[in-house]
Amino acid sequence: MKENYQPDEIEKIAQEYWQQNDSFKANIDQNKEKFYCLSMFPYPSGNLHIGHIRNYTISDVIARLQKMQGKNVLHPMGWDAFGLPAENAAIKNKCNPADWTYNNIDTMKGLLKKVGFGYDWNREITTCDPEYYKWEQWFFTKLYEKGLAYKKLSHVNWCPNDKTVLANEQVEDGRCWRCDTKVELKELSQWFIKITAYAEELLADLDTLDDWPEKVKTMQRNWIGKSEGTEVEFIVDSKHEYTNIPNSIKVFTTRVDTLMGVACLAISPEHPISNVLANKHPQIKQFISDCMTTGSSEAELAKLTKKGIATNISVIHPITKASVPLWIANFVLMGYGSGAVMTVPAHDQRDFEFATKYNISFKQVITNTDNTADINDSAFTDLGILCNSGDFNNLTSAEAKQVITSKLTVANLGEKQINYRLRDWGVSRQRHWGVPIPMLYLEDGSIVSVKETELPVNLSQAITHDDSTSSLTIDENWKHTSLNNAKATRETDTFDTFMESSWYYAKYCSTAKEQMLDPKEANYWLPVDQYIGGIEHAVMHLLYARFFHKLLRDTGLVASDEPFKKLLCQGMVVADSYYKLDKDGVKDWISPSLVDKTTCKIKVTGEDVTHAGISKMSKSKNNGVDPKAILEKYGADTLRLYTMFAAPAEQSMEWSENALEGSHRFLRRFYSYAIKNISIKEVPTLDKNNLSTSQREFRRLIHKTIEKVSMDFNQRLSFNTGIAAIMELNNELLKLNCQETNSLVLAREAVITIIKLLAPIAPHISHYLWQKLPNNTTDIINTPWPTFSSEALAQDISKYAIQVNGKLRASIEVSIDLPEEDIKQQAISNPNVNKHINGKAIKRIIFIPNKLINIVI
RNA sequence: GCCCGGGUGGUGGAAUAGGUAGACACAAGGGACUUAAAAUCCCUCGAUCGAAAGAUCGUGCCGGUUCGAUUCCGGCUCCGGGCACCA
Repeated sequence: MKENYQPDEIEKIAQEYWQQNDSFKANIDQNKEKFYCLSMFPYPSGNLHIGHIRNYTISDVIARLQKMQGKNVLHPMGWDAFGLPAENAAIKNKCNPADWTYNNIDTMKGLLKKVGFGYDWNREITTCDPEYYKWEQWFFTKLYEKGLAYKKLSHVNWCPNDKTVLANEQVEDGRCWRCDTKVELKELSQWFIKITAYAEELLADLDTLDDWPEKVKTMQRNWIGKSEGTEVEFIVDSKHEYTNIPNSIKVFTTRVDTLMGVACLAISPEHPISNVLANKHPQIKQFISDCMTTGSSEAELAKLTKKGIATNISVIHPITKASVPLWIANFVLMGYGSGAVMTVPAHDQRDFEFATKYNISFKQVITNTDNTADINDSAFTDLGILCNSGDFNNLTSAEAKQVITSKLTVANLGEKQINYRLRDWGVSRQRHWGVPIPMLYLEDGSIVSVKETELPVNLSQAITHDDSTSSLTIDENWKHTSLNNAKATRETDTFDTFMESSWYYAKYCSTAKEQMLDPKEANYWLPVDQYIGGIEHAVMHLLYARFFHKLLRDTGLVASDEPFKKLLCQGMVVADSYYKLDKDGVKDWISPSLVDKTTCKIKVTGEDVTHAGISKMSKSKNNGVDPKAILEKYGADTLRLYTMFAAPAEQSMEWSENALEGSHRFLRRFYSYAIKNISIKEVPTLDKNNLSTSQREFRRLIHKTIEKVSMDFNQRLSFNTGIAAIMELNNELLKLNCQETNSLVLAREAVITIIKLLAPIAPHISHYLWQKLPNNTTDIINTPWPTFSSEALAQDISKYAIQVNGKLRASIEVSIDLPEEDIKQQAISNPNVNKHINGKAIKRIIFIPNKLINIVI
């Protein structure tokens, strides 16, 4: 037995043991309760960073804990292997993205094993494997058959210089990240999946997710954005010079009570009418093309200066029959609603600013109860009472919404409508490194899906090493094929990588090769009992996966309605960042490990550096930490313990190597004590009836710790406080005087307890010490989690804080069975309390059992 | 711009249902051991006043509810995440 803690040796021993015994292999066992624990799989960038370590340590702790609690645990891992970085690396290094990706997977897998994560590697998934994406392609063809997949025109960011489509990430300040050219919008025909058909269910089922963070559910509700309102139809005044103008324009509004205050109608620059007008009027054409010189992200569009241009078309107000001018405005989005809005400047701030800028006249039609609402400086946006609204005057906004909607319905010029902010999911990407969309275009113009027997449509092996085009578009052999002897051309776009990550959790459950999922296997394991991942995925990934699960259900592949029962979103890992300015004034980022924090100087050279605050660990700020170096220096258990101890799982975590050393010290202290304790072979049983007060207290602490740690690890997922409790027990254990037999017995009980409590967090040290226990033939991962005895927790004194007018003045200890009145008397007669009562009359005494007494004077 | 979070000692954090603010740890300072260093062990550690007992203040800012607010409500401010083609 090693006297000193040597993590490298004991970690090797434990990891070899798990490997040899295939300890984490998951098999269906109908006699056991199952537990499916999953963390979001990584993109194989080649670097495992501390954020990954944090994510996977959380899931490993939960998985190991559940195993100790007797559950049949599934804890798999895989690789989200398609994506932009591989393409960028392939261009930069003139290599094949597949080679780059598989190399990275090798490196990262080796590291994950070194951290001791208990995965069932038999179920590993790599999304760029045709065996995986074949079924994604198959599923898409099913969606197409059901009418849930369709093509439509949609915008992309276009670099006119590189002649390439850019991802939002590749647009910096409206310019191409490679050549700095101004980005434009370009319209392309693309594939969409009808997520909007499931909007209502995706919204309603959020209420069934009791174990999801409320903030995530709120974000998803807002993203889906259900709003109830009215669709209003404005007839186009036929006195105009154009052909191909529709007879009417429909708008959706949640504030139909303000209909009498409509100042104008605004349509999107991409509205079909805008197109017709552009052909006749150069100014309008110019305006529309100006609107296209922008990126496509919503954040960018929202920050645009609001601008518009008047047209010579007018529409007819559905109630007053007055003429209403038609405008084209850049803030009206074609993708949302009908691409047209009614503007009511008096009661909408954006419309107010628009009307003010272009001198469009408007009137107030809503006021408040005391008629003080004023629209001189800004819009009055509250609900209220109608004014200047003819027959509708004096109705409340709520009444008016009903009355006006029915009036429009009768006139056949409107109806009640529910609208969603959620848009259909555009899945086409003009990229090489993705799943080919399994569709064929025939010469007669028809579109057909690739037959099941022809799947998978493998990626072309040709590589362009050129950013301007996807390899799929230039590989003529790949592109041209045939269907029933007719010439056919393949779809050259690939899927959004969110497609692969929307169903991988289900594929882990099913080992079947001949079908997408084996429902029997899938339904044994699903839904995922605990899902863990970053908060940045709160909306998109988690919404797409929920949507996909419902699609899988409706295809008969799974039985449940939701994929993830319980969700934990962990925070980011952040660190200090430092820089010095080079001679050109460019920031040279210095790794925090080279900097003396207190003096802000580089340790070796003594050069001054500037502290740039605390930010997310990143390459660009050079403040990342390589887990490999930490593993070598301190071992996996220290790294795991520290990442769980440093901050609550949901909050951002600050990296500090000093604090990490503290965690290492704790393991070392416990190890040395445990080794000495374990070397005592024969330990008698506890003589419960002859415990001294301090022995009773220590025994109580052991059981209190079990209670707290079980609660913290299991229910609260508050690992940092659970670890703090284990540390407290260890501190008391080290202070324990073991001269007496009972103390020695209790010390052994404490050692065994700490080994068990620590097993999910620091599994190697626990494995090793457990193996060294005298007369032991079991392993710790299959050992039951400890339970506490309520008899040991019983107390005979109780502590009270005594307040006078809410301020703490004393604290007292009383016998647990002392009556309330006697405790109050003792409180009042306490000298310091008495001093503060100072003879004044006592108005009230608040009594909280076993906690507090507040004397109000 | 819109949606969602967060702000507590020198630092990371604790306070689980409105009830003793600062558990646990880091850093710092003092001491023991040592030829010395490392390691280890012991003590101090929110601010101000005080010899002490104790007192006053203190959880981003302003206000409210309450016997009592880090916790609930209203308003602000700063920081972070997301915004549909980064994953």
